[in-house]
Amino acid sequence: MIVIAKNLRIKAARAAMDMSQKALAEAVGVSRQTMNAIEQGDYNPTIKLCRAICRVLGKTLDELFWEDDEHEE
Amino acid sequence: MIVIAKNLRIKAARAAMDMSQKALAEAVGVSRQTMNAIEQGDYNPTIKLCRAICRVLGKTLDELFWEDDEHEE
DNA sequence: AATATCTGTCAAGTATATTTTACTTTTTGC
DNA sequence: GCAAAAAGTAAAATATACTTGACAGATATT
Repeated sequence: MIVIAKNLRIKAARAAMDMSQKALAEAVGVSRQTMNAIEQGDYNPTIKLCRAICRVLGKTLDELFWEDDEHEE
Repeated sequence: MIVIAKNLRIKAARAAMDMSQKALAEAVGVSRQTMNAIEQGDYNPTIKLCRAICRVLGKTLDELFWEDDEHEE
């Protein structure tokens, strides 16, 4: 099951721009399921994908991906 | 060949702590070759690995991994 | 110059991120 | 309440991150 921690910061930033998971996924060049899995904390994206998400949402890596899921494994 | 861009910031932070690639790799729980490849820009690490590197080197994601290699592909 | 450590690189294998298809459940607007 | 869009989830296939082992060139240090 590999729980990491939900990324509510992405969800919030997405809501602030009125974007659906699908819209964000397309803007970022990834499947909708992948975006969903990332928000759900189901697996770790690559830094390249994280950067793309940050760019679209107008946030930095620290704002979206720094230490909220440190109880990994 | 997939060139992304060397990550000289990791190299510098590592030098500042007088750590070899091997030492950093071990501290971070990854192979020496993987650390080398990341510094060489040979592939994109996962965000989990990036966080581990940041923790060991006392830097944030933005400091080490934000936009230096945006000419990807 | 000799030895040791550090770095760059390659090939073959393993682990896991990501895709695609598809189905169910929630949310939202009318 | 109904319909449509949005969100959560799963299995099988593919792409790629990461490992292991091994070797060569570079950089000390003596």
